[in-house]
Amino acid sequence: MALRNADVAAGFDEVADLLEIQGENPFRVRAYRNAARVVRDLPHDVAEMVSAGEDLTELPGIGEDLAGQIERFVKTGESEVLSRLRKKAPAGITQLLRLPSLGPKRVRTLRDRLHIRSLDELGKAVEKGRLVGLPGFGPKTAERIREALKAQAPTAGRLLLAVAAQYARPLVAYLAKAPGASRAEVAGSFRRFKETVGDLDILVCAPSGPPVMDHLARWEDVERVVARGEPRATVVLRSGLQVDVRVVPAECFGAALVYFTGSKAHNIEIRRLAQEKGLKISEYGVFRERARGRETRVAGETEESVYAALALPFIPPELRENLGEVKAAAEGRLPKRLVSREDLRGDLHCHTDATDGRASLEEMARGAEARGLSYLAITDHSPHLAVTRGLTPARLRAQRKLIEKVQRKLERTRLLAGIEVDVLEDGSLDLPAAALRELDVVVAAVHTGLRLPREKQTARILRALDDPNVDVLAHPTGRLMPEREPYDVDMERVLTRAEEAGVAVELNAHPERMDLSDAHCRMAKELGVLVAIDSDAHAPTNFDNLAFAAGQARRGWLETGDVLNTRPVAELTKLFRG
DNA sequence: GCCGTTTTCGGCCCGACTGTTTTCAGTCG
Repeated sequence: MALRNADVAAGFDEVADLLEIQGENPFRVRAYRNAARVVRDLPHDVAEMVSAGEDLTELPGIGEDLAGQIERFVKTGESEVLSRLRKKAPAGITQLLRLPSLGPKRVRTLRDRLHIRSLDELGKAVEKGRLVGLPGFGPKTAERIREALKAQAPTAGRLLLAVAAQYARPLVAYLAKAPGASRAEVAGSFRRFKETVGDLDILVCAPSGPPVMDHLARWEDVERVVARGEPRATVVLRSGLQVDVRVVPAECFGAALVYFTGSKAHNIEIRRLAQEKGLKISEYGVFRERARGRETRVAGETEESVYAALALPFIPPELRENLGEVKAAAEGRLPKRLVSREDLRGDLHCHTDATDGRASLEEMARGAEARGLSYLAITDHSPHLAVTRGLTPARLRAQRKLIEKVQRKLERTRLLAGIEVDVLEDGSLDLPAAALRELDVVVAAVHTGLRLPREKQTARILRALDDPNVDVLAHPTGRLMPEREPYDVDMERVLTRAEEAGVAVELNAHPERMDLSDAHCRMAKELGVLVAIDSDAHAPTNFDNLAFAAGQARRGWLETGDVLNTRPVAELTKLFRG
């Protein structure tokens, strides 16, 4: 059983945790953390890269030593560094780091003074009041730990982007009206359109902090204030979502926006670049060192000015992951025009109440028209998905009549007749070819047999791609966040075959799916596969999710030309026929 | 542990807040 990228990443993260608790060189710790991140975000299987003999030292932050470690890790299933560290450290001690106020130093104190090795033992020690009086532990710290242990993370997970947006938008609108505020922006992973966000980072432009913080504390959703200073505060909303608010004056706003948008890895990279140029970047601006410790400010009012000070063009937030964007910017190789929601002319995947949708065909069509979509494919389920009352060929023909009838009532949106046809376990399709040939669009999807072994799952999907009637492969990895992992499939082979067969792959905008991932979008682009950004709407409001999917596509470096449904409908039907 | 048209050794991003201090360490982002 092959080791996955996530396994390797988790191993290196644990190495970093254990080294940190030991008090190792922090830069060595950082090297392992960086390696974990790089491997986790890799679009290819690192195990396959190893067996193909690829040079892992090409990866950023991976040198001779780590490349060798990765190689042995995936071949033997074991990291010798990790095994060695685990022998010295009790299992479970890294769990302690997840608690607030506990970092490596205090965890070490707990281990050395009280021989605490697990959350359980920590809990007992806290209840007996044994923490207070240890160096670095006072009553407040002990109490915070006690509360965190009691709460044990019912809401500690990350929120889906679309869910976080429901909390972020009203709050940011409210903060923009704080006394003295001229604008407010959500930064952080939310602004980078990450598929999930852990907390909200909100930046408010105002001359003075305290009036804004008073205003914040009065927001109806605020449950408690965790920390509060002049320019910075942290609150927890009733939903459990943590919100960090930072107030900055106008001349710093750009620098603060860069800093608060992150990612952390991107910030470290641009600060390193700044150092090379004799500059220093902080959330207050870009500074040039002068004699006798004095410094002059050279940029900061806008994000553009910060990047310009580094001789870089503006880097869109969605690209700021330190996955090559800084180098690409320096060399003028950034994507010219990343795709946006406004570029999407149509949608090729939605459902109606004929199967599991919650709205009629006419309501769906009007919903699409109201949102400016110039075409919409009606793609209900096929018979195999019995729970949805999937369409038989006869019902499919009847739906065709209904489409023609509704079409006559529409002014600006062209309806396409389609189907989301099930890919059966042997890779054949759930409807006869004759029925599929009559349709404008055939979207193929796996809904059952999710646990097939990798080889069978891959072969099954490849066979479906070879069917000449298939136009789009829907939600290609089948994941549902947070509970269902993607099925085990070789995406590189799937995407390669999709390119050969002229089939587009879907980026499904359902908030729990967001399937393709950003890394797979980038892989699709490299392999020359068109991506269809589809809503999979089951109700008219679901069309609004397209904006989040467009954000994910930008994270995958996709430009307008890389996306199938940026094309006008005439061009599209030509592509399908061909 | 990584990395290099100023370096193969000596650096490695930067600042705020809290709680613990009695001038600052640890944590966090």
